[in-house]
Amino acid sequence: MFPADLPEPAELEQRYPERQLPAGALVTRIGPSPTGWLHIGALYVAMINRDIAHRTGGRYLLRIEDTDQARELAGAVDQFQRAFDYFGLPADEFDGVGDYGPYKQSEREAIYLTYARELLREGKAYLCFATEDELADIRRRQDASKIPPGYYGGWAIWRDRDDADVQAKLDEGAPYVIRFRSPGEVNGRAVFTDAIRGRLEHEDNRNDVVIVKSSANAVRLPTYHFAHAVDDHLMRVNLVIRAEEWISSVPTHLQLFAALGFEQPTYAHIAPLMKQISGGKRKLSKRKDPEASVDFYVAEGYPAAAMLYYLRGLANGRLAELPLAEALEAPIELAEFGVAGPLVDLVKLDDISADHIATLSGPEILAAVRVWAADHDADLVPVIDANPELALAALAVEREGVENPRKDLRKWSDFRTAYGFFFPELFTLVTADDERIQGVDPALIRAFAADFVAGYQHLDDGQEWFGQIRDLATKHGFAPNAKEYKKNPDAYPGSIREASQIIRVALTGSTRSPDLFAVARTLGADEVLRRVGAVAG
RNA sequence: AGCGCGUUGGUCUAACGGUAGGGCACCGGUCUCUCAAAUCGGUGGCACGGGUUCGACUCCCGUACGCGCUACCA
Repeated sequence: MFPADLPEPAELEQRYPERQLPAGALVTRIGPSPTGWLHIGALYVAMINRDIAHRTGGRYLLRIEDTDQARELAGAVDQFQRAFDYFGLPADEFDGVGDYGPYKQSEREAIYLTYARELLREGKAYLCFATEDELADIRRRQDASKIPPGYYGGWAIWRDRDDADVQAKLDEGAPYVIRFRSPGEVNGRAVFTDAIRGRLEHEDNRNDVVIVKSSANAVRLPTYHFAHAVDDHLMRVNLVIRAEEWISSVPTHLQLFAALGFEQPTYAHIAPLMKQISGGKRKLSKRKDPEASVDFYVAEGYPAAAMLYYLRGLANGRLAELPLAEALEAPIELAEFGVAGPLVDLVKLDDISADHIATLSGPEILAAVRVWAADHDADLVPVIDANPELALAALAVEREGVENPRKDLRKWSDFRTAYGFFFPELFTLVTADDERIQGVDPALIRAFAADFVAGYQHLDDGQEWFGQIRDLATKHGFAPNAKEYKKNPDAYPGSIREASQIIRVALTGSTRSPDLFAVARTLGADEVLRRVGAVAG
């Protein structure tokens, strides 16, 4: 039933001794399951765990909880690594690094079996040969008579079987699971303390939960509950921060820790991240919501600092009131957690992110965009690489030397739409009948543009430069300002506003753009003439 | 169904049992060649019902609603 060379618990206790850490040091962990891409909630919990461990002089571990081999997704572990790297949240110990490994549950089979065998020896666990059909039948009968469901008491058909029955099944090679013999009573209550919520009371666990999955599997793996007890004890984790959906299983965990003779960790259950839906909110779903995946934020190009700042603000409201740099340094306090699940608000994230990017210099932004584009917009890379000076000049427009820099970049993927027009390779010339120049007769547009080209002076004073448009507008009959035009709309083809739009669309291909003079200076005289010339026809 | 967790404007959050305040969003003004920004102002909230109290967002009970757990998923 067990390998001959299985270690004894005492040997494991020796191999994974208590950590030598300063008093009050907290050892925490994140245990993502590679059954899907990393969830934004996992990133949130990872950040919290890491922050608290490091602030107290403890350790933060990354443990891959791959005990559900049927649902495992290839490549998920690598994606975890990339995601944690992107957000600057590396673990102190993880697969291959650290004295308390392996940090992959699928490689800890012997460790789990050691403790399972021990519980078996002590009569605190037993072999269960119940088939799927039998379990379904038990469930059906319980449902029918409105009895609380579960494998317990008289329903636990293998709980108190004769050794002979067990041996017979073993002899015929029937697969079995190992179940915990729960000491819980039917109407028992469990009371425990949560570091965030205080005293919690819950129906006690009475189920003889499975602790080791079917012997028919190639690798004998534990269920979450058993792995949690064994791993967190052996890895000397003393603070378990996890999502609140685990509150219901704390009684089970407490029983397991007690049966194994382990000291129980402190629990802190945090509220899950939610998503707004019409008429309410629900937990972010990995399958339905793209923004549930960390990949979404990486692909969109949200700066890591902005994400972390946003997430910290959700964890502790106080941190949302602090400036970014300060909030990133300030400690996250368990006592300050809200208990209701906050909504992930992409609009708020955008705002934070735009504010943050506005504090960056052009070269910093360009470097980040370049890194982002390499993975997510390959066509943009050669364009940037061919014109680094132009890229920097474009980013400098209304950003450098001004009091309030433009906030037109919320994420790196915005660069193409906001600044792409500066690059001739990404710009499509505009013609006079373009729908973006609305309300003005194409013939007039052509004449206006032609005049502009004919007399263009690449002046370096903003007022003087714009004076060219002003003069031309007057010459072609445009009203000097919007007010005049509004007063007497039939007398003019438009106002200075409409006239400016001709040049704006010609130069930028958009009705909205940064300051025209700055754009023109950045583009250079030749390019300005080429673009306006195209409108002239 | 049972058990648990929760509920302050649209959203994130403050407020010894004593005038419900701020951020984002939204709306409007200013600025202006457009947009963004900036700045000024505005709309909007204690889920409901009882109880305790001189006084309840706050404490207690109930109801409703939301979320979760009741797996050889985590």
